[in-house]
Amino acid sequence: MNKPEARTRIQERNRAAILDAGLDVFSQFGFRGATLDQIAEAAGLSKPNLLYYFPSKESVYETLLQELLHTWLDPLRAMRPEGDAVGEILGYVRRKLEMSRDYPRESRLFANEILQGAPRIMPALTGELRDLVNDKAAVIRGWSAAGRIATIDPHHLIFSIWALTQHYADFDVQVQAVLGPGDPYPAATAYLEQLFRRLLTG
Amino acid sequence: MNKPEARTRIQERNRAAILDAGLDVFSQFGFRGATLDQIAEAAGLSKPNLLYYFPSKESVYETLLQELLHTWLDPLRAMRPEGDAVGEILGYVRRKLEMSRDYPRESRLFANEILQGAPRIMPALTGELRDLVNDKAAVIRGWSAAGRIATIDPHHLIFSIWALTQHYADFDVQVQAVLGPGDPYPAATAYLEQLFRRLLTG
DNA sequence: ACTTGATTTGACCATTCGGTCAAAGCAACG
DNA sequence: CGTTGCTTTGACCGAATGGTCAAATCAAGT
Repeated sequence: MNKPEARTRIQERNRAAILDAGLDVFSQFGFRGATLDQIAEAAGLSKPNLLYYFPSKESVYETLLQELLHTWLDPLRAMRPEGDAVGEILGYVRRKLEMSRDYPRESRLFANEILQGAPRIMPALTGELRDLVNDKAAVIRGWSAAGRIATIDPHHLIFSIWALTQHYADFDVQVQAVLGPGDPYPAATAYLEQLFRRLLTG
Repeated sequence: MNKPEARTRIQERNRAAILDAGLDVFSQFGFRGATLDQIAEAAGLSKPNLLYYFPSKESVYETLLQELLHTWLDPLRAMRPEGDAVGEILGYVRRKLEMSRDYPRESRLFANEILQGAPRIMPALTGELRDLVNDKAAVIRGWSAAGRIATIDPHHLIFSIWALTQHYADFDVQVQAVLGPGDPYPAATAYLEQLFRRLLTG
């Protein structure tokens, strides 16, 4: 009947095309710098047709942000207190780096939103994100106290994991400009494992 | 006489106000997302008056980018092969982190330009930047070979310094959302020194 | 073939965009 | 005072922007 429920194949396809095109454009130019015409063309639709599936530019953007947050925190959530401490943290680093490699547009979309002051995602940052980080920080602090890893600031450890892994997605063109063409991820993976292993077992 | 040479006090003041306002706006919204009216209002001028001092939106942006690159690479340039290896690298980390703290808008402007694919700064990336990084990478490799620091990938070491230090400027609102209000830099400074010291003396 | 509802589009609208221009304001100096 | 040149602005322009709407097209079932 209506769009939210009971989607036809054509709705499924067009909504997906719009979100994919929106991800392309928003992640590059941010919300304000992106235009509906640009997104519509990238999706292979006319602008009014795009607005048949989404009521506004804002709604496309917010749908993307919402889908993003859902999957963005999964790797952190997967860190289990019962596991091997160093292995759990290194696993998180590896999964996060794989996300940078496989979903760089999502990473850039998030970076753009944060650079603009997080106007539409701030509630999630001070809510869901903050709670999860504090939860995992406590886990890490427990590992430190138990002597399973070195004593370190758990919040800044998490920040450093974000910074290092997302850098390869967000600053990709800079990395490529310096290193030349080629896949930087094998070397990055090895480097980050070395870095965190030394940090945690210092 | 004309603008480039022999500036009056009023020209000096207004050009500075425009560049400062442009830094505010461009660093938040990127080139496409920023508007001249926004910049003019932030600078306390009318739009035509702004365009009396700069011929176009593009010229304001490019002036900012040019000034940025000039100072952005100085801390890396200051790394001297003759000095103490660990001390030189830690000094670079500290200077870079201080730049994030004292000039966060410049960091965000750069991040925005890179996210957009570096359309206006690419030549500098594959030229000046690439050369300097390769030069310093050779220095670091020499330190490793001489046994003065651990064996690490010098390029990714430099990337990791950029990622970790700029994160505190670019993702400031996220850091504050997680940590709550307060200055994160004292703890960040201590954490990064610990991290790199362990990495380099591993 | 006919009907019904989903889909698509061309034309259009108000607003905002970057930028121009002629005229007005203003400071300094003779 | 009057002149000269720097500075500021209101009015304006064409293009692009987000969004609307009625009409046309299409797909599917009968």
